[in-house]
Amino acid sequence: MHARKPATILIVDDHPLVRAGLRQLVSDEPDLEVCGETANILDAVRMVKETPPDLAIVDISLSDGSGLDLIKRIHAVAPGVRILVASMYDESIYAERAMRAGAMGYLNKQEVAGNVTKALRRILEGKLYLSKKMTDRLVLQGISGTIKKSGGSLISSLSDREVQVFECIGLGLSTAQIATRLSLSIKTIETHRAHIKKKLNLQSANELTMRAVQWALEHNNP
Amino acid sequence: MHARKPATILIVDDHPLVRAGLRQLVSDEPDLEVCGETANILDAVRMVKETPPDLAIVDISLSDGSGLDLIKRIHAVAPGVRILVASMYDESIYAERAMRAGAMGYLNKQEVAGNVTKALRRILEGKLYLSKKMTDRLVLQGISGTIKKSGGSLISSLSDREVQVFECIGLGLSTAQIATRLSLSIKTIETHRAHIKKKLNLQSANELTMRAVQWALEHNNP
DNA sequence: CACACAATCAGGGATTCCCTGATTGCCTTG
DNA sequence: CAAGGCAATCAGGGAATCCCTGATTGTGTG
Repeated sequence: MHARKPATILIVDDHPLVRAGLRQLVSDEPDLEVCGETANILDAVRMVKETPPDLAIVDISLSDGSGLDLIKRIHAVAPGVRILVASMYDESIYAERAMRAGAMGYLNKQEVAGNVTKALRRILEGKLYLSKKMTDRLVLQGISGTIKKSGGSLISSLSDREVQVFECIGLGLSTAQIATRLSLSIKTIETHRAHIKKKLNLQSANELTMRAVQWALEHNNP
Repeated sequence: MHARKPATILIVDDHPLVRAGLRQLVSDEPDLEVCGETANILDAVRMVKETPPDLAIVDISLSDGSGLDLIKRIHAVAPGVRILVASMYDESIYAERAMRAGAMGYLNKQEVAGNVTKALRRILEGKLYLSKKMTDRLVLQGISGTIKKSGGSLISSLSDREVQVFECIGLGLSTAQIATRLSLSIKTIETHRAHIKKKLNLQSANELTMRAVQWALEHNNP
């Protein structure tokens, strides 16, 4: 129809091999073009400021700091730049925070073969890109509809007692130990655990422990 | 034209993007040739058996945690195949185990730009490839002869299998899930858990899970 | 005043934890 | 080479837990 210019894409990833792979995948598409790449968060912000790309692919686990910071800063200096987060880690850990920070998609590097271009095109069209599992998890909590409005996390949906139990789990305490510490029945703690699992969309006791430990580490690191 | 055929290289990595990057870097060199690539450990063993490459690049952190296992199996079915380990983790964790399992080099994906071909050529010449830091450390410990018990952290006192189980615990997997993933009996996983607890001086299953999650987080956020 | 929800607790089957074993095979040491 | 250590595999069995379906009592809220 018309000679459209290709969409410009900036790659931010501290793995040279991953950058090379992304570059090749993108440059294979005639309607997509890599306009720059870097492993450095400062360079990334500078490049976005000088010549804003249509989209930025950001590794959430940059070595020199938090990828989340970069997402927020890109979103601040150039709100028009759409952001796709790439991570080699399980999305359940970072996806929610990435979306809150302003990303429009989360891509797991493990399951990426043909999905990169798919994700890029969806986001360039203004849609979100998430795995089905993650979509279910986030949409159930109304994240996608109220990203701006709700500043809290899933944790904030827990009741006071549930947060208290959650913290104890994060400290490595057993159900019986928590019951003793809070002067409650083991059965009560079990019920609280079940409610927490439900609210956080967790599947098993191990997943609950994992999340609690992660959360505890984040909140005890000044 | 050329009197020599290019050296054949097999790529085993579960990150499609990393595979693409490696493939491009290798195919840029006229004396190197990618003869196959896979993310699957079973495929990898089969491919090595059918048409042994000159060298195999193996990701030590395959999704099911079987990177070390793969090295051992390649070394068993085709001792002539030289192995270069690629990892996104700090080499101090895995390098020693990898070398003992039969690898001839250890490459950190973070600092990889021009080093890939350098490492490949060194190994194809029959030499070892390690970073200077790692070379010093391994030589000091006497890797060539008999490796004594390393006086490092408690983690390093774990056996290969125990580290594998420890990683799975850190991912939030249940005992049964780990047994399935590693194709072992639940009872075996329970024994490994008990040994890990003993070696790390842990008191309960919760403490074990907590430590494993912490360790996993530390080593997944380099 | 209903109605939702937090907070407390129970019963019971499935699962895991944790102890004491065992076997096989490899490596080192005397 | 024989003996011992250790890694890796698995079992039995009782205690503890997980996880499901319930229940009761308050406390707000429309």
